[in-house]
Amino acid sequence: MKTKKTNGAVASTFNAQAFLDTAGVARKVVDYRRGESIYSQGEAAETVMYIQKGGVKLSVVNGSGKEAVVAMFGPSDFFGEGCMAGQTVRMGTTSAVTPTTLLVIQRNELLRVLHAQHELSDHFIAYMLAHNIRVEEDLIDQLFNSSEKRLARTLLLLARYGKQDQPVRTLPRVSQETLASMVGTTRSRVNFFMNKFRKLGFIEYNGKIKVNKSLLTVVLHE
Amino acid sequence: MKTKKTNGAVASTFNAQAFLDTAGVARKVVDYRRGESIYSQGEAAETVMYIQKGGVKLSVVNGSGKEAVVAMFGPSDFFGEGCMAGQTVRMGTTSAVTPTTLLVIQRNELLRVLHAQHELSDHFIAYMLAHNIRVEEDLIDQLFNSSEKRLARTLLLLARYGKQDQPVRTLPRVSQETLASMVGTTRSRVNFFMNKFRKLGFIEYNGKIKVNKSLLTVVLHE
DNA sequence: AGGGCGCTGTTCTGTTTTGCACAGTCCTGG
DNA sequence: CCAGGACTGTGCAAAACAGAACAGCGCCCT
Repeated sequence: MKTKKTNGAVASTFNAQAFLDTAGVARKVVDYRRGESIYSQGEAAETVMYIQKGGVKLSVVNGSGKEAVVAMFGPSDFFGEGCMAGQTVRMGTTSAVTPTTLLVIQRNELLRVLHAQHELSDHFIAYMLAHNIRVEEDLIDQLFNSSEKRLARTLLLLARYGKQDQPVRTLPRVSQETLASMVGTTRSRVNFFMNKFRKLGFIEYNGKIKVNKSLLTVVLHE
Repeated sequence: MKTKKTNGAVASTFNAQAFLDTAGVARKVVDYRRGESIYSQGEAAETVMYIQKGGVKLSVVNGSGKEAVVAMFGPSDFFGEGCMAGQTVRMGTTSAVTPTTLLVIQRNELLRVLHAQHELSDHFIAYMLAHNIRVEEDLIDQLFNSSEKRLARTLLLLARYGKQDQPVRTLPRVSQETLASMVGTTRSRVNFFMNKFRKLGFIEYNGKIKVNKSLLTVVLHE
């Protein structure tokens, strides 16, 4: 992990970052390699992270050692914000899924700036609300749908991480094991449905995954 | 539904309300009877609700008519805040589970006040973060646990709505059907486990439900 | 080249869950 | 008082699922 104190080294493309710059917030820019851990379940929680570029996965491990991927984050997402609501330790583990650059902001700093900077405050609130909605959708998905539909939905969501607005998108490399822990099922189930989707032409799949959005969407509606 | 324009008619016990009062926010106080609908899935979304007293359940209905209870809210909770994040229609249906008094705040009003009133802003952010955490826990619960454990957890959470800090708490009246849609399973499943819990002495149950917290907690840890 | 390693494809077994059906109970309103 | 409605207790067949096992395959490493 490479770390550098920053004071303007970063050319801003995202709003939040511009605000953080102008407000003179004490913060660090940190780079992570693919697969590198950012923080771990149980560690002290004192910072909030903002993604400049890359991708991050948030996972939780239960008593029996099973892992669940609770969320994936991309550029201009915040994460680790639980410490702003009184959580003193990390509730999950985060790691980079691609090379990733983060802004690391001290909890207290962020609290201070949220008062001083209405625009950042708005941005932050808007982000939290949107994230909320997203998690609620995930919950509803779990409550309603079978693992087949949940896998289809997960693939479609992952496709957003891909490149352009083409009907067929290529996904970042994900193992069936990881997919299983995102969907909340077992690998054999994921394998079964992946092959089914392939046979039906909903995805191409030889290692890299390509998704035909319009076809796969059909699965969601029975 | 009884509605009255208010300007100080309400003696404040909750922080947020005091702030809303002092800030002179345009808002209404509205009372609902048990079971009464507050808003419905698909309606225009322009207001945020703040609960003075009572209890509210948020549910979603999918294409096939199945219902899922996504959240329950109590005094000093906000809900309907999706409209602050650009949602123009309600994503679910809310209704009162007990006689309930709400503060109804226009989206634009709240936006304005969040700038003017740091304390309300803090309160709102803190609430959203806490709610976020709660929904994330629900999601994790779904990803990890069997319906038996989820039912146990749901009963324990409902017990918070009850009276004191006694080890045995009485729950507000809930049908097995409702429990099923909170847990994300079928009524026959709920019935099965309720009887099992009763046989094991984890709950008393003749119509009203009483929960023995310490015993039921055991279920969560295998 | 050969061995380990991580991943996939596939199969099997036992369990969990659904979906449905029907009878019994309790309450409520006419 | 009775009928209807809402809820519970129960049983059962079919579907979905977990969990483990094992073979094959590509890749990297030394």
